Amino acid sequence: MTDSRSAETGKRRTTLTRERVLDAAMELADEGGIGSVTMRGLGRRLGVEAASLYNHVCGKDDVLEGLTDLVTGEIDAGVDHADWKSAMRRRAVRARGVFKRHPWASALIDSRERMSPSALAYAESVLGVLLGAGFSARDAANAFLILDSYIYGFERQRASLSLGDGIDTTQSAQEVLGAVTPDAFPALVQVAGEFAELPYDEDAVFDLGLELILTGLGERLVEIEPVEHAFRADNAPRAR
Amino acid sequence: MTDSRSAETGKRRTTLTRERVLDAAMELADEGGIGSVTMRGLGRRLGVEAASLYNHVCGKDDVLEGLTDLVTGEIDAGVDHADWKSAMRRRAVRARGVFKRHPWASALIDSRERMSPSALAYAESVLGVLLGAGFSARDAANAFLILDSYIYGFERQRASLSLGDGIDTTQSAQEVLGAVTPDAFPALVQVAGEFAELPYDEDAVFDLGLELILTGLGERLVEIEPVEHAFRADNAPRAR
DNA sequence: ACCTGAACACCGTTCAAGT
DNA sequence: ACCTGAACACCGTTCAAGT
Repeated sequence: MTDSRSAETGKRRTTLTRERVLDAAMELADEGGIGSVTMRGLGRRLGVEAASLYNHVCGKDDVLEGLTDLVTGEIDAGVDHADWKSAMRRRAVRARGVFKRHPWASALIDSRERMSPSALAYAESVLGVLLGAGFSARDAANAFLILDSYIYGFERQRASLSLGDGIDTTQSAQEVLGAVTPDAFPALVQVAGEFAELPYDEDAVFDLGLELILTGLGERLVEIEPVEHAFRADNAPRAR
Repeated sequence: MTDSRSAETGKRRTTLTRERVLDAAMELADEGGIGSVTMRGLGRRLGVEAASLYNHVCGKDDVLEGLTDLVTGEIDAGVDHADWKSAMRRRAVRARGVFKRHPWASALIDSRERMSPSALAYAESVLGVLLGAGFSARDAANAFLILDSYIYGFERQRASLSLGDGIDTTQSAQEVLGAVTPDAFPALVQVAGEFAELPYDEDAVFDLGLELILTGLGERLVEIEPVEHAFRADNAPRAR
């Protein structure tokens, strides 16, 4: 009652905060893509002039950094001490969940040059699992890089091909069939013909590729480690 | 001599052309990143008003599309009919060469939503090789998607971690060591400590991951195909 | 047919001025 | 301490006017 008339706008009930700015940025990104988070748009949504944001945030780059941080935090959440393969699987699933909720996230993460604070925490928990499973420092780093290349790369590929998420793949296949001169693109026509009938299961393909990599990394591990390590590797943390 | 004084500016010797606009865009991107290709900057480089570009190009999006086309054309060049694994390896090498010449390329390709003309040609040649090697339409599409997720994803990961290309990885590792509180990040410290001494060979890691995937895809192929197909599919031995 | 000049609707960021 | 108003240097794009 004593407060300024906040019922009118529905915003500005309290003073601005870095957190409130980032929340608004998240909403804008979820609604209209990363391109629609602008300082001016952010101000508009918060009922404030764009210039005012600079009291709580260092600039647009800081907003994007904060957004990256929030989103990689969502992926990192909840690391358990299961065997490394299922820990990596769980991580992949969580990442894909985040990309479903925030379709702009993978492009933003990929575009950042320096590691954000929560990216460090993320690396720590992944490397911790791998080292605990018996990977050498070098093999752990390799496995991390190879897995993430695939996990994040798959999402970008999916976005480029406008696959999945309620998109009718049989229809996209038919579009390709229509757009292309058949004798110049025989292989493309054959593949598109296949998918015009039976839809494409992107989740199954993702899992297939993930298992290929996990299996390959696992074989490399038993090649190198002595037997009792290889046995322990799947189940238990070793004392560090 | 009868021409307008072109010696003065060094530009504008001939009338503008879509091709000349795209060449200029390529130069701008190579020099200052994709962010520095703007319509106004393009006009400045070509000695022309930004508005004039609209006589040869449909807008900025068309410029970016043209750039994507040029660059995926470079990757696609020269498909041979070797066995599928070495064809895929060669493709990966060519892609990485392009990313070295044009560091902005992978992000641009990933950001495009619809397939450009040369992306269709690219898909045709890849799928052609895989089908020719005995892959079913479905398995060919899967292999294509999985491989490209890894190939392009690796490049984005490399860029995010500012790995390779003359960057001293032992130094970056030491930076990490300095920036982090050791007992909060034990795994990170252990791994960074390793790489502070022996540098990180990004090419070797890329090849490792690529071989994991190729091997996995190949095993899947022999599982399904009859023996004589499996033999044709790859001239490498199947015994493991 | 091609190019220019000027305009429009947007950006991010700075800074003196208000409260 | 926080916010505003106005300004600056940029964007992409349109369009009448020039040649």
